[in-house]
Amino acid sequence: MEIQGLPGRLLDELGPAIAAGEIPEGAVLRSEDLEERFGVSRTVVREAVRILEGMRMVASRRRVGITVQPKSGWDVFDPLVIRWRLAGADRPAQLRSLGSLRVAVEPAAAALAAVHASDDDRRELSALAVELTVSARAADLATFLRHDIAFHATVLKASGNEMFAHLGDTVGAVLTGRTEYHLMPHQPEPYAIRLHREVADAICSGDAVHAEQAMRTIVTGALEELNQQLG
Amino acid sequence: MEIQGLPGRLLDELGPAIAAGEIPEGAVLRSEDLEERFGVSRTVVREAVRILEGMRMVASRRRVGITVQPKSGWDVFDPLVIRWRLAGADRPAQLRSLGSLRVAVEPAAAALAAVHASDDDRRELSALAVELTVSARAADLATFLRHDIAFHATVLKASGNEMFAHLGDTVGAVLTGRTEYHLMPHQPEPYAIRLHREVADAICSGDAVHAEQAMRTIVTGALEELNQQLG
DNA sequence: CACAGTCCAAAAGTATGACGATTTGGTTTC
DNA sequence: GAAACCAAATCGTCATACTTTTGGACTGTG
Repeated sequence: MEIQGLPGRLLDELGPAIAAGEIPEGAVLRSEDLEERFGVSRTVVREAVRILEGMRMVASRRRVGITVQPKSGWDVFDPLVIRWRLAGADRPAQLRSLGSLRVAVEPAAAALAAVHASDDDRRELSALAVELTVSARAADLATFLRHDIAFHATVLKASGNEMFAHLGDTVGAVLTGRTEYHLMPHQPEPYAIRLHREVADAICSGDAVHAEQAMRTIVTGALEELNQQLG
Repeated sequence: MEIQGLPGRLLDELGPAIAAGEIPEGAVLRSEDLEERFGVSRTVVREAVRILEGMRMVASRRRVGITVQPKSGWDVFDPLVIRWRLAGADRPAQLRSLGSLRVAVEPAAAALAAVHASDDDRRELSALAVELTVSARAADLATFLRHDIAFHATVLKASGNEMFAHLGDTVGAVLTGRTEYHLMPHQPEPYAIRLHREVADAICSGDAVHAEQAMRTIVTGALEELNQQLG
């Protein structure tokens, strides 16, 4: 997942700093400064900058330097950008954006999954729904989170749409971020758990309408809760 | 939009070739070969490869080389990846994926736009709906396409959700690709045009339910038509 | 024959010096 | 005051040398 080597280390410094606004839009960096500041060679700086450029977070111009681009141009779907924004000052906005995206995508994915899921997918969903119930009842938030992430990722994958499938990690990041955010709220609501079972059952029995509906209830509920938390 | 310089040129060669499967999954490239083949220096090859690595299309390992990663890992939301796939053998699959994504996202965006759109957004939507009607009636497919793209991009932007907004270009690519694909079908259907006006009107009057519904009709219609075309 | 440990060479990773290209901003000139 | 010009700054590219990792061959042993 990570970019490796020295350029990766540079990215881990620059990316979050830019995402958090510590290095603000319009700021100009110079390669040579970066070389000194991080004690690496031009090669390394250039490659790291190239990657940031690929994410449209910076642009490099002769005689000018490396300028931080406006947020509106960033590749907001890039997993690294999402992670960096979730880690910094943009966290609330990022969670809101992702919440809306979930509301749009996950019900559709559930409906598709009811039609396209493989037998393995269906089995896994059933199993996860059960484990979800167990860990919720045991108030074991850590494993609950793990299963919750797996559940949603599996639905997205089972939809058969590669683009939906790729949102699995992103949704995972949201759930993790959310859990950290309201600092482990107590026990997951029994109603939400029941809805997850409903989704699993509906997908297993090929009931697209019901799967979509139940999933929509889950994600809109999550979004409302989020908006409440964030004020 | 483009990556510039020699690395950009390299990308324009390698990216499409990988996306089209000409360089298949698992294939191994060596930096030195690429240097010779394209007549560029190490620096340039490395930076281009770094960018591809950022898109998760290749992975570079010591003593092994640069290996093409399985498609399932690619950053399928990266605009360049989308463009490359649309240009090559993956075009049908890519259009289908994007079609489903549109069905999920655009109705939600329309609903949000009805609530959050600025006055400017609403004005622009009205204007675009009119121009859409005009160019459709004149059977001017080129300008129709332009306005259609602008219309959908504006709705996405007006939703106030940055992630939705960023799908504007992507949707534009779909519409362009679709138009090229069935080779300019004849005249756009009057019913679809009317739906666009309905979306605009609903957003202008703040009617989220109606906006969502009309938009859903548009995109599901487009998806069905697409599936019909692709068999 | 099977297995484990050792060693080597191949390839990417990093560093560095030199030069080229381009943009900017000031300076000169008319 | 405006236009043309020049010079400095900075990225872009190249060539080269050195470092690090690691896959696989080789070797020896049980």
